[in-house]
Amino acid sequence: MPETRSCQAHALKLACSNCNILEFCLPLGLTGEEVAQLDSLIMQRVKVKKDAALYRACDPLRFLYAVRIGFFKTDVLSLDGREQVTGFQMPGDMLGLDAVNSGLYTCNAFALEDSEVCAIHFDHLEKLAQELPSLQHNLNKIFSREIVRDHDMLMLLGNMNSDERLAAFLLNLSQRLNMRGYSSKEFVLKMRREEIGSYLGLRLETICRGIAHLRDHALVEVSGREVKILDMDRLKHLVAGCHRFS
Amino acid sequence: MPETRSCQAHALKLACSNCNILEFCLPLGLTGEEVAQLDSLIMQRVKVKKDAALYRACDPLRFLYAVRIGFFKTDVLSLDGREQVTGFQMPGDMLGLDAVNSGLYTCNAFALEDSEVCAIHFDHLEKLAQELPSLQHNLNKIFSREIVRDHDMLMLLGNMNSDERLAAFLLNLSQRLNMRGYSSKEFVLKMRREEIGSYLGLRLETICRGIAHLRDHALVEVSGREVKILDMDRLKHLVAGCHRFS
DNA sequence: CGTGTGTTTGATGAATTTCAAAGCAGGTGG
DNA sequence: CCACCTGCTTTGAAATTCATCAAACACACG
Repeated sequence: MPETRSCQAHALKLACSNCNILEFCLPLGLTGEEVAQLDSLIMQRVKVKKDAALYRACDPLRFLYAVRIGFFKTDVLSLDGREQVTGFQMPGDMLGLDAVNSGLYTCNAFALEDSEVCAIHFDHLEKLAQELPSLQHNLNKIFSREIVRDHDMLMLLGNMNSDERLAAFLLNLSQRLNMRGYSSKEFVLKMRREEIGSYLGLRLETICRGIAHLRDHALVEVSGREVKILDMDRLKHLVAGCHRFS
Repeated sequence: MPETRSCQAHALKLACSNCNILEFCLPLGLTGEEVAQLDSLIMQRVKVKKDAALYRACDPLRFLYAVRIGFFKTDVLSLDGREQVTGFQMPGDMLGLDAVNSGLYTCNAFALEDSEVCAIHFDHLEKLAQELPSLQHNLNKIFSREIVRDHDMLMLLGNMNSDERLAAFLLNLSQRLNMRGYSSKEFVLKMRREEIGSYLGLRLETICRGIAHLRDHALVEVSGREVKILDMDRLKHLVAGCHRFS
């Protein structure tokens, strides 16, 4: 049974080799025909240059996007122009889920480095999901995961001090990179301090000071955008509700 | 064409008269047979006493719930016991969407007054949605709307000061009550100051002071939990990025 | 009428923002 | 190849906002 599954997953992987959303959103147990359908759905690759917008708030929804290569941020602007970063997306993450409600994107999505996405025609996706229950179920789960992620952010913004927020942010990046096969201890930040600050509800200066604190306590080594995590356990301990350094 | 639709919607309304999720999540253009299916899906009514939990974090997902009567809050607890209220739900709002990802609820849901919900068996819902494209589409939209709502909260927590947050909170309640046919100018808060504070990332004392500020500027009249909005426009103006009272 | 829960207000202190200035790195043109 | 921008980061000092602590108050309920 597991044999069959992993075999089909493999076929799928080959068929969809231009897209790595596999491990995140693809159902298993499909026929070759179905795989072909799925493949055609996500065939469109799109390159996005650093600092270019993949889409902007109020653009009509046509595609959902799965990041293939690179790094994105999504943000919303308040009426008076203040930016709120709502997320950072790395390979395998989805973009555009917020647009399904109204049919218009509610965020701006920018590439933080030269990137590539799979464009998934949303109408086609819904049609196909109609025929593939497991695809539909996975789509539901992807939506739900996004909600859970946002709840985590509410907790962070509502209850954590600046150092805890920063530690939580670094740990989150670390884990997500790790899941994707990269080092969890050393990585490079693709965003500016100001964007981290916006995401965490803090000013950029506060981010700098937070980094200095973590460094002073030998939890991390940071130079510019290069991060090395020195003491994962104490970092986790800090986030887990301990307001002070241990 | 609109005739047919509204007629069917009406049939649906009758069929599902025990549940008012209609206007929020039901697709139009269904056959009588389909209406019957949908009706059976949401037939289960559940009463929840004030302060009782509808479900708790880590309970396995069996149902989504649509609030029929009453008022709920959802919250998550951090490891060290701090509460973060993630939302307040009134009639027509859905509960439990966060659980679809893992199959376990991630929040606690409490009734803030004697309430009643429609329990929607999630597995059945997915099955039925498989057969009714418009139901599936609506489900997707409901998920997406929740994400948009959360993004609004991120903006609020990340970029607004305490008075702006409070004003935004009151306006949000006002609008949602209005959409449901209640007064947008006068209403009763079902939650304590502490719960408002948790939701807005503030302490309860700060909520009190914020209310005093709004009162001083003749924007609202508040006594206990009774709220009367005196100047909707200036309240909106305050939220729209004007850091100070106008 | 007392008790408990929830609300309000004041005084103080801590955390974060703001303002300011200097440092650093990468890219460009002389 | 160097000097000079420009954008980003870092650090310091002052100002502000919000949290904390404390006490009084209001109201409902037994």
